Amino acid sequence: MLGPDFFARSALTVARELMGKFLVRRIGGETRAAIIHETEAYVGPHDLACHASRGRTARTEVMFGPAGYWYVYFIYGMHWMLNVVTSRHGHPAAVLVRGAGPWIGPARLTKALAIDRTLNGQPASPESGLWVEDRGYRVRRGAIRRTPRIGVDYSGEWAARPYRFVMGRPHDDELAALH
DNA sequence: GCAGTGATCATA
DNA sequence: ATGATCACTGCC
Repeated sequence: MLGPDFFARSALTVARELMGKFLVRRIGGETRAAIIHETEAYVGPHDLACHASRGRTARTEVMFGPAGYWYVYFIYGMHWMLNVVTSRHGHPAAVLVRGAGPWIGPARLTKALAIDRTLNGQPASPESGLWVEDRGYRVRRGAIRRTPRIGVDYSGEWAARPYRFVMGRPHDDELAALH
C-alpha cells in the first residue's frame, strides 16, 4: 500500500507517479483493483484551476490537511470526483484520478467503484476501503503523455499548463503477469 | 451541440 | 434567500 510518504510530494510528481499504480476498492466482502491511467495535478492555492485558489471553505478543507487523504466532491448535480491530497500539510494541492482500469472518465470511475462523499476526508488506506498499491507494473517513460487539464478553461494561463497525465492502457496479458 | 441536476459559495 | 457556477456525461 502507498502511504503518506508517497503522497507528501508535489501534486505534479504524484500525478505522474500514480500512472500504472492500482486503485483498490473494498466493498462488503469484495475487492476490486483498477490500474490508474489518467490523472491531473492541482498544484496549490496559486493555481487558478484548483478549488483551493478560492479559499479555505468547508468543501476544500481536506486539501489543507496532510497528504494521503481522499478529497471527494459532487459536481453538476450528478457526479462524484475522486482526488487524493498531496504536498505538505498546510499547502492545499491534490491529484484528480480521472481514469483507471476499464473506466474512462472521472465520474464513471467513481460510479463503478461506489465512491461518494462518505470517503471525503478518509485516509487512502484499507481502513477506508479505498487505497493505492504498487503491483509492479512499470510504465515506460515515453508512454506517458501530458496535456492541458480538462474543463478548466476559466483559469486563464493555468488552463494551458500540461498538468494532465495519460498513459496507454496495458493489455490484459501484461496485467495477468502481475500479482 | 446541449440539457440534466443539486451542492456550494458569494452576495444581500 | 437568491442566483451563478460547475475538475461531467449521455443523448441529440
